[in-house]
Amino acid sequence: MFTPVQPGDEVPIYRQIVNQVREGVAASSFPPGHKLPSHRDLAALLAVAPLTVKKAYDELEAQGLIETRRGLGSFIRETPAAPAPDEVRERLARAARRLLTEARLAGVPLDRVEQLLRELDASDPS
Amino acid sequence: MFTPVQPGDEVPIYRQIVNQVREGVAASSFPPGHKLPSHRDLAALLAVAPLTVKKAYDELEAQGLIETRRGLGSFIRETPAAPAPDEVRERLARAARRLLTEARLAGVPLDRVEQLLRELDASDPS
Amino acid sequence: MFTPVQPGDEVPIYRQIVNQVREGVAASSFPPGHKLPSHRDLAALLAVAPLTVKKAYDELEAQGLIETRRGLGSFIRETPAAPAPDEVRERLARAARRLLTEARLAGVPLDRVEQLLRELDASDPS
Amino acid sequence: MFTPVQPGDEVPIYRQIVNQVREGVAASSFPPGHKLPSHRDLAALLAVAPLTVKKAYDELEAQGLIETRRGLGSFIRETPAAPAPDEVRERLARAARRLLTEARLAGVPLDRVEQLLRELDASDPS
DNA sequence: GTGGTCTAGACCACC
DNA sequence: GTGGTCTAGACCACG
Repeated sequence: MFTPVQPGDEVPIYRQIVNQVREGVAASSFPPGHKLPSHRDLAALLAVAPLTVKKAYDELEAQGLIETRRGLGSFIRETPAAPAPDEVRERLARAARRLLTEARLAGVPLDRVEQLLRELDASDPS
Repeated sequence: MFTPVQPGDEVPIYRQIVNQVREGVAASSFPPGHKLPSHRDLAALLAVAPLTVKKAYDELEAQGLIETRRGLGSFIRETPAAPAPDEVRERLARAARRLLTEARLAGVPLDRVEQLLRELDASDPS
Repeated sequence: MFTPVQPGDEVPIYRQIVNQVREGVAASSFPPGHKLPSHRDLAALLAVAPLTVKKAYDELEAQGLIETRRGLGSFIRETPAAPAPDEVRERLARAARRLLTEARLAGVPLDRVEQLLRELDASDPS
Repeated sequence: MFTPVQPGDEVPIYRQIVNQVREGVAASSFPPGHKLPSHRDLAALLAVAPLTVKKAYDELEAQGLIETRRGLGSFIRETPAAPAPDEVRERLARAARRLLTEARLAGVPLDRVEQLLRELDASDPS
């Protein structure tokens, strides 16, 4: 479920964890109600400091993707708290612009990019 | 050509500048041979410290997108130094995965995403 | 481990530091995994500005010799990132040509040069 | 006789020219008494500013390798002015240390390095 | 005029 | 405590 984090990477460890959960939710690998490992367990699994995982869970909770219940653990929200529509559109647009830039610099035509997207979409359990 | 930077943003100023140049090159707003403003001038234009712009130019040079010649200035490379193919593929794949995740979380279907990409591609002078 | 830098020298301070680390790694004085002093500490030790040491560390990281982890410090890489073979050969060839030129201008015969190399090789903890 | 200079290189153009002359003298391609092109001609040949070549010639004269006679041109000195023996030894030692470091980092054994040196020595008209 | 280096200090993010 | 970023200014080297 979780893949190793890269300590030397530019994106901080706690955000790598946030991203993994976001992707898991998007791909339905983490369905609503799914119980995440305790931050201590996940810390042991990923060989990072518990505080680092805690910070990731805190951010996920702030984003409305997970819910932490004292004494029980953290769970994927049944109904993810809807973020501001503006923010959603902004995130999407930024990711799209970014992909377009990378594709152009790499000399990859747009239909190749769309093909790549469809392949990724198919390969992931969506 | 250059749009204002956001000092408080999560992504550091120097990298915002890097991204603007990368996008400019990708969209051909900055054609090969194009002379960038001196780092001092751009610093004045964006109201940041000269060193901040210089750091951005340093990174662009390390990426092989621009060439800096002492006493002359910085220029978009005629033939961008080809980065390792692995890295290119990795950058593309990461950007694609990211877009896919954002789209899924936003509940936007894949064809809507492709439509968005095509619109962005058409609107930019490519 | 570190020897004083020369502020007035033609080769910039940050590069003198880069060279010291490169030589340390080559001579195995800095084995893989070895932790370098924090850039602040080394700056204090060498009596230079912290940013100067940081710039040296940045370049070493770009060269793939060290790895920097936020909050932890900088370490000699276990497996130094292999640079492009072309670049390696170029570095070697340039250094060899340079030595040959200096030797000829000094009127030192080739076997004397080779003897000097072997002495240096023996004296260093390699 | 002269090979193109690289404007984008880290080592300044005027020093690239200095090095070319030093190597030429060391390899006897430029024998004593040999007339160098006028700094204007060489500037045209290398496509650089005359001032840049002038600066190179100035440094070569300061090093005692060439002699400039008003109205006649610049010539390789018959008897190169002997620099301080200390400086010579220092230049040699530095070049040797540098080569040793590069070889170790490249994983090239010492006898391979000596072989490379002998090949370079043989290939150059010495 | 242009880039290259360096300083002394500040504030923030991360672990 | 560690690295990451930024500032405002200085001085030098290069073309």
